[in-house]
Amino acid sequence: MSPAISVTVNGATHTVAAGVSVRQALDGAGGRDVIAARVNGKLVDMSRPLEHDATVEPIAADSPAGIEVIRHSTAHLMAQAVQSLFPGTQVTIGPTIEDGFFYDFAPARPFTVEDLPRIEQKMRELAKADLKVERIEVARDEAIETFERMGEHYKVEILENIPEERVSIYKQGDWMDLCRGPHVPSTRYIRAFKLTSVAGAYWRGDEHNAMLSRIYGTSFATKEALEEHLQLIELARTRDHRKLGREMGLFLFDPISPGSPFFLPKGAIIYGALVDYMRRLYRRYGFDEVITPQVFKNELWHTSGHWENFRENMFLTNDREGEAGDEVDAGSDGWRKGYAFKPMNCPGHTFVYRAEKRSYRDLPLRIADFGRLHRAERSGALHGLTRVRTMAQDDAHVFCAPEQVAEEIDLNLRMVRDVYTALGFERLESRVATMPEKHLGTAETWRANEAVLGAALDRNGLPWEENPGEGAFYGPKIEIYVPDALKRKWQLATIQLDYNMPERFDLTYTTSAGSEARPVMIHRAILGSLERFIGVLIEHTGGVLPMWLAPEQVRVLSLSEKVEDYAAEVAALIKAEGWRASADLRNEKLGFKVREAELAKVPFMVVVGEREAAAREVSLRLLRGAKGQTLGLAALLALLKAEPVPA
RNA sequence: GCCCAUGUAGCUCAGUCGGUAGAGCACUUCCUUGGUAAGGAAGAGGUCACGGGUUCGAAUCCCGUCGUGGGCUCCA
Repeated sequence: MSPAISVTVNGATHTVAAGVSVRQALDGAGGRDVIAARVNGKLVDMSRPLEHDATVEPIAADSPAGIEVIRHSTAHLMAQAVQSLFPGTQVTIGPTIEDGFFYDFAPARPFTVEDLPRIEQKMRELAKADLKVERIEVARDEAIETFERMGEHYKVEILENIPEERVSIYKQGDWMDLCRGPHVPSTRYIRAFKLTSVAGAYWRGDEHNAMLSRIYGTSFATKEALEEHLQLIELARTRDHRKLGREMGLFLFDPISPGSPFFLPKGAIIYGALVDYMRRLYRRYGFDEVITPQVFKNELWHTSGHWENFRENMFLTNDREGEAGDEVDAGSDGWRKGYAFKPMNCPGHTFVYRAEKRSYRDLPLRIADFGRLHRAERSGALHGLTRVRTMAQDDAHVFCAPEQVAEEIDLNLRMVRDVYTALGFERLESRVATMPEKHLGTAETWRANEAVLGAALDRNGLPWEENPGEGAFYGPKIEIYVPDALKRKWQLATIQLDYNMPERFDLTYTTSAGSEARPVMIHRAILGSLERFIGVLIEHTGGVLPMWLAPEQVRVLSLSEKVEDYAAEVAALIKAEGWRASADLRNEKLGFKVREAELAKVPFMVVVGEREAAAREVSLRLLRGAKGQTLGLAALLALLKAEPVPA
């Protein structure tokens, strides 16, 4: 006779015998689609026996926690299918991720997309077989022996790094995997899944390790939810900035300079409008813009630490094969060698600082620069405008006294707020990136500075997480992230604290007491890189940009050749008021011209026919909005003028 | 850089078993003067990414290079 324990389910407490399973304890509470439970706050399987008093919460298949469990179980199901179809394949890890799961395998040959339908088919069979999913607890040593015998060397390596003495193994049919769980009670609960892609991935994410074969997939509680998700992805594809950029004639890429956008006239307008906007903010916030060189002698990069820490990302000038380009002598062309394109503006800005003997009265000194940067990004990293080899940031460096740091960070966080609110980004995520492996300075200084950045985010009411080891080599960073159409998150704004660069360039200022002191450098960008920002902005807006950023703000559409003169006159009038306007006088039907203007995402379409010409009026059509409103020319100009522009 | 996929007209894509290229849109010209997302006709446009190889013959098969896409890694 087992001792009795009390179990609380949905607020009601019952007494049951110790050792009853979670399923029995729940006794049907929460409906038929319960796949796991939370016992005293911990997720467990339905079959787990209860030994002590507990509060048991049912987890429904379609709850967030339930979907996680299903995805994890789907990853297992996939691994089972893969190992049955491709004997000799080793399993490694298979976690859930946002929107799905993946599993990394060590197969005899890498998987290709052609393998996916077969694997999916096998998975459906296994799901239909309704295999019971069993949890078995074993001693770690025993588990190591078992997986060793099975030839699962990666699992053995994982086990060897697990501190616990006892581990859990999940079994379904004749297949098993080391796993913390929990899982669905049986494979039949896995009913709406799809394998989406294959990819290479390094074991433990380290490129020195073996390349594994990763299969991505997703899984939902119901077929409807899966369908909805797949449709959302399709929709997101239509907002891809690379597609829209081509359709809207904003920019192009050419193999002649990989990863380097050509901004076409329309794209350059967006670019310029953003720069103009930042310049207005600079005047308000007390930044001074400078223009600095593009290439510098390597000496600069040695002093700054870039040579040691960033050289692999730099374009070096060197016309001789196989040389590092570090020597500034050698031959008649020697003067040309030993330079590098700047990947950052900061070292150059120390020379602006040093232009004068500085005193505390000069601080904070805020130096802004839209200079073009070049970074030798690895070929596989390139991605449209969001990952490029040449870019300009709305970059600035604040040189300040140590006691001014908090105030200056606050000022820049306020700018971040201003800009992102003005541009309609409401959901920002913040992180503090901490000391990387390659770094300058001591760990103590790093920790102190990381704390300063965290405190600043707290002060400004921005929730944040730590991003371990991701700081710049010279100091920790505040990173602001914004998601793109496919929910990939891109780092845009950044605020970085740097005590190293001033040291290395021996920057000083005279204090009020007359002594010499070392200034602190704050590196920061609000938009980040203009290129990436424009990419994310296009996806965020689906190409429908606010009036002040629209490359073409107004297009006058003539109905027929009879009103050509009037249409041209209206367009000229609008242009004279300073708007970016054009007239479509082509010999085409109105419907055709409207369609083209819609595709070009022109916010204001001004239609003129014989009726309008006679009355000296226009018929207005707004992008994706109202149409057919007739108004006089003065009223039209007033309406345009009322369009919002950020301060 | 690594894994997988991929590269045919400006764009989106067909092209069977290897027999030296096709469509739609865009472009040019003509007809049409049309009222809010595609009017009609004709024409022009391609060293099938590049370099090798196999073959009587390669857009097609093989190898390499470059680019692109999805990931890994890296980062604004």
